[in-house]
Amino acid sequence: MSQISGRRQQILDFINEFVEEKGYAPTVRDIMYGCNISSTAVVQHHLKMLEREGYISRDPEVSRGITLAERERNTVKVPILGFIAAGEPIPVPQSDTWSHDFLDALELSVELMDVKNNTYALVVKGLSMIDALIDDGDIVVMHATNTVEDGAMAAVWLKREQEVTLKKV
Amino acid sequence: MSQISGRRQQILDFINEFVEEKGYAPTVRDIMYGCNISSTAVVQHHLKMLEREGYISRDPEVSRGITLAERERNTVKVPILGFIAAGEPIPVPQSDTWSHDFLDALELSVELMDVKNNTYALVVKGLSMIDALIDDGDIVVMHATNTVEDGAMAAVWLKREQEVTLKKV
DNA sequence: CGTTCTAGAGAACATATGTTCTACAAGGAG
DNA sequence: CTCCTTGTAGAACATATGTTCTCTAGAACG
Repeated sequence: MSQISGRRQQILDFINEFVEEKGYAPTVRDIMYGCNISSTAVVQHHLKMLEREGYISRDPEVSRGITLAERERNTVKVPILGFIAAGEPIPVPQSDTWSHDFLDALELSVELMDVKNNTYALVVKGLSMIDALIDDGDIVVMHATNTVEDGAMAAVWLKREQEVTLKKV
Repeated sequence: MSQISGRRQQILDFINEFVEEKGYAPTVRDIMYGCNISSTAVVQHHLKMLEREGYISRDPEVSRGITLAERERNTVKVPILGFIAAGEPIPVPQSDTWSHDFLDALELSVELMDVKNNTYALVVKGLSMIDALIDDGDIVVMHATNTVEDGAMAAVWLKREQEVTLKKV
């Protein structure tokens, strides 16, 4: 979020605050008053642009039908793909596997940890990694590296900045 | 969620699914069609009851102004009240302190851990509890006991069922 | 200088959506 | 049996809200 004009950013921020505070999306007119714009058409125009650029999503003819794109939301759903055990090799997740084939999903705050779109989670099995402060039943959040070949992945403790590198696969 | 009639429960479930799927709340008529009711008045009536009983919240005259009560939502915000260190006594949180005076908030899934309304979180300081698998910087989720006098609190590891009892205060 | 693109205004229009009023039926209380 | 409460209908009404059309002002450009 950077290359958009001040107006766009202002509108985006306003929507964020509005949703956070009220629990539902603002109307075109809410945005109009909130951003000191004097015409709904202007808001429509910017919303169209924001949607085209993927920042938001709208359902036509639907009141308050604005939804923020995941990267603009303050929480993101991370799929829990499966289990991770001591000796077992972890199947490196393919992009194909994503968005389906997951047991459950975690909802993480973006503020606490930057969640990229290649983030997933695994449930730890066994005590083999207890020295790394990882116990049985824990959930680790993983960032898949771009270079899938080496298979080294950084496992981050849930809600923590501290990174632990697991040498697996 | 139990003592409400089938119709109420049905409507509540419908709203939940709708929000989950679309990202915004349904209209009175959405609910009407979704629950095979043939009059908006009926929906209005049930919504009024549901609001009175605290299951939902509505903003009058606002389209899609329904918001689910926290206990009906799948994620709950838990306030991070402060820090917890080795020898330091933890100020037992008073009900008064809640809803303000907190640093940040976690969003937890109800499915993963039953979050009551007397739940809060603390950031761990120091390594004094590392033998209990709690490291510096970790966040522990606490359930305040009803009997505040004894001050014994159950600290639950984030996202885990395993309970660790901290003898504090 | 004319053309083009983007930001902004203002107003009219169409419909999406909350609200309300009147009625009817079933069941429990008195 | 009548009264009262609760669940359900149907329809009319008011307004909240998305859409669109016409115009104006600058900036960028050839």
